[in-house]
Amino acid sequence: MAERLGPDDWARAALAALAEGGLGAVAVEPVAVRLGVSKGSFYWHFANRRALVEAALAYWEAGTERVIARLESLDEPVARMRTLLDLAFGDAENAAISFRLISEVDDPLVGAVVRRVSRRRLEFMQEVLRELGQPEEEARRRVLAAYGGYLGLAALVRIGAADEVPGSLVDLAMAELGLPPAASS
Amino acid sequence: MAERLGPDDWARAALAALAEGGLGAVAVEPVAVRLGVSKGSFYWHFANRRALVEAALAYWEAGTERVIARLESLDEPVARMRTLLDLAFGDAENAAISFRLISEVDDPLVGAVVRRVSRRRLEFMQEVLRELGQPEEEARRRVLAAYGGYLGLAALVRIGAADEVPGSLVDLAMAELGLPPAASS
DNA sequence: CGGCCTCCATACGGTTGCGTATGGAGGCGA
DNA sequence: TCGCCTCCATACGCAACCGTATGGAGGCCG
Repeated sequence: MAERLGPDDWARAALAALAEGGLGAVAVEPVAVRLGVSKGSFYWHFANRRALVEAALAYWEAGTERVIARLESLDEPVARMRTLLDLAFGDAENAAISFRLISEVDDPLVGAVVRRVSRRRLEFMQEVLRELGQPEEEARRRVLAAYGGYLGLAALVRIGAADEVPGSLVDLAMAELGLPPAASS
Repeated sequence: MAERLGPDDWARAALAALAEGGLGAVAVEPVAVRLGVSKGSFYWHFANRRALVEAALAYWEAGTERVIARLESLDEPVARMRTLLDLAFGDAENAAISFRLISEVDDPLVGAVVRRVSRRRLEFMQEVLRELGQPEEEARRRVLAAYGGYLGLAALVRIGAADEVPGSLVDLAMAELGLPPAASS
């Protein structure tokens, strides 16, 4: 829309390319074509391809932080967790990006960000369970199972094994976390 | 070891490259270097890169079939499932390959094989639960949760969130499937 | 020993993507 | 209007990889 492009436009386009074609698709010339400009524009805003990948990863990480900040405004721990699960299971594109990035965790840039974001998410969930009185060890185990289940389910949806995400899966995840399945309101 | 190479050598090397660097790393020249030969050798055994990818996928699919055949020699359904889980959670490289392939399921060749293998694995697990008297619907749901959990756990191990796979996770998976946690004999 | 067949090396052209150089269009203040 | 600054286009060299062409080393068989 804007005639002039900013770094964020490139970051968003890079994330879209990442979701579609993996990290290898985050290439300068294809992304430039996607934005309707040429490489000359890119190398004005960025030093090289690596900088573009960094910007895309930073943009993605910031999105995660935004979600967490939004959740922390909720007083009720159970509501925090349920809203988190609703957001997580509802956003298919973000799940696809997570999946792509995890599969490419060997890349040092990607690995650092993925580890940071995953740790952040796991800590947030564990803190909710801790607030609700679950012992440390059990909370850790349940959070790992839940987050792993989320990632695995994203995989199943991707390959078409699970046709769609039934709403009951959020309840199932809540149960696995030892929380009441229905919102307490 | 063998001075002369066969297509299977190329397929194995391609799978190794796939596990390490993704589908993009399954390139003719790098794999040739990995085998200590040149492209001239490759294009004697294969028509093009696509044929190499097909051979690698076929080799991987055959490995899956071999495991299933080995499991079906076990009479006890519970033992079949437990052995399957032991094999699944124990083989990290195969999990890595599964992960890579799932993330690249958009590729038509990869997609077809991944869907076939996943369906095969899910059907096998579901059949075990059916044999044990679980209703169709519940078996389906539990199998999806278990297979998804397996894939997700592989992801967590990959990013280093779960330092290692505790043996108790097999018991946990068994419990989620509605089966006794300990081996029967 | 001479000819053939198998397996592989070397050399080449074509394509794609990275990064650089250079210049041009448009806004904006002096 | 003149000059500058921002943003972008075009053109180039470079590297990696695909696929082809050609030839060479070694075994086998007459």
